[in-house]
Amino acid sequence: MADSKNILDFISTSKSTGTHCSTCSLSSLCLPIALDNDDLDALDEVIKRGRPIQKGEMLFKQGDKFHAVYAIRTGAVKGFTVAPSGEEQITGFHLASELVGLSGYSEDVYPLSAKVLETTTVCELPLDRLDQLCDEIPGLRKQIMRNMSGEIRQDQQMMLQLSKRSADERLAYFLLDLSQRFERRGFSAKSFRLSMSRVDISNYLGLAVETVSRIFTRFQKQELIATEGKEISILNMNELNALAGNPNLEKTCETHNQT
Amino acid sequence: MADSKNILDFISTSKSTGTHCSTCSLSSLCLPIALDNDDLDALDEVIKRGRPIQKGEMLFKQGDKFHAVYAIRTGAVKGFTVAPSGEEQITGFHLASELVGLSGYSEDVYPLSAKVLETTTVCELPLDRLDQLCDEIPGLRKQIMRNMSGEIRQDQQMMLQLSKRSADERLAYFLLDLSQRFERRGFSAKSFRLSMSRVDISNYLGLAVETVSRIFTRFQKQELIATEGKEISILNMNELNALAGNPNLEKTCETHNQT
DNA sequence: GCTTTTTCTTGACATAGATCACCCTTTTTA
DNA sequence: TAAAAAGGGTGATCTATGTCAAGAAAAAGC
Repeated sequence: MADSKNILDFISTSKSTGTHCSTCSLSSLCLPIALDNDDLDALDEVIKRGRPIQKGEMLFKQGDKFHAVYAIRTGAVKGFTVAPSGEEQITGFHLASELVGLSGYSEDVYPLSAKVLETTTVCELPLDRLDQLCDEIPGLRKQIMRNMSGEIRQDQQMMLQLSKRSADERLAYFLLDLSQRFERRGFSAKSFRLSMSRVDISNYLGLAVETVSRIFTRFQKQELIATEGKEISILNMNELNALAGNPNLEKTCETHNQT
Repeated sequence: MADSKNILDFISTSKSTGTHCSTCSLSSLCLPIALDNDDLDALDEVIKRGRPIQKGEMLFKQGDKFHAVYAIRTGAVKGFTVAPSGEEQITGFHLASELVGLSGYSEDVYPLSAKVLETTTVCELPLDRLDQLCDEIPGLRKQIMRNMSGEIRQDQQMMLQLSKRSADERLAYFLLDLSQRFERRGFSAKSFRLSMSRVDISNYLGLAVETVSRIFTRFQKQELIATEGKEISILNMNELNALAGNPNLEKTCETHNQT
């Protein structure tokens, strides 16, 4: 139903919204980083900003012609591929300031679908204009390459999780990753809302829902976290980090002793 | 020992080898694709071609300063990340004409190590010169972006394998992927040599070596493949494809009947 | 060419996590 | 606001794959 409408229908007003990169609170996390004022204006010119996209709608579908990259302004998006056999694999959850769709570059179609997890607003960067700007603004080109490179890094990190870590470790990793990303965006690192369902989490982590559900319960008994539906609080950041296999953060005190 | 030597020590002679992109048999698979003669010469200028790198040597190590991208001329390379906890995850095997190291772009260090699996020759593309060329040659810039985008696609494909497929399916997928890549390079799709060990294969596929070993034996009993050490022959491409969950290729005959 | 070391294979056994079945709670829709 | 659907939780059971152990084969070193 809503899914079948092209997202472009929603995105028409360019400047009518009065929103600009130069005044956007995300500019230090998003593409504008490292662009000077003139370049920023040129980028701004190209961006289409539309009305909010409702939960469940698609930004684009796997197989659609690759025509644009999206920067998330507010909300959250899940990216997922579906195999010929029908299995779905969520490849990532994307938050404000992140770019979605760059993986369409290598062929002329998107290799994944992007579905909105909650009411979301995006900046659409039409491919032809963006591509052109990449040749005119070295800073922009580099920023996009950094973005792609970062996505490769992340995906390879995820490969390690999927192939080497236990269910507990994966969930700890997942929660801490989200925590850090929220923090960078100015939200609390200790308390936030999971916009995705348990099913989505389990799919992403390569586990059964039941397993995820059980671990959530256990983590609560261990007083690592507290949950109330989709709301989550991290109670013991250190232990959770240890569980996720991250370099010991609590070592800070020990280091003091040593010096 | 050999590992500790910087790879740059081996790469010095620029033109002394008499090798050029314009005469390279890989030009239709590698970066030169879609470059005109002038651009090709400019790229050629920048490339450092060195003497062969021996099995076991590293192209670069995780954490090294990101200073170059490598195009493989002959041989094979494995890329792998190591977690703080010490686990290794092989992120990919790379063959002639493929680019290695692009994921270093987002930070100033390589996020993985690259180790040579057999005697290998590479073209080194120093980052500063390459970056400069990207701003001068739009075709090159696009090609590199396509490359990165393709790597994201591949990695996400791998995430699906690791989280949703059985051991059998993964090994079938692995063999067919290699087969196709050899074929594109002009080698036999049905008969080739695995330059990596069973341990490497199992690590890459997120399985125990023993599991991989058993499946190899079983695939042979089922007459899907024949092996002799690292030499492999695919005996039943169709069934192997079916196993890997690829859209039925044998349907071609049925299609004839239907029309 | 023989010894040592590494890689590969195979069997017996253990287990993390999947599956199945069910119920409860929340959200959606009519 | 009632009914239906979706999302979430828990117990009992099953199974694919991991782990351990040991020998065979191949590769490396002397």
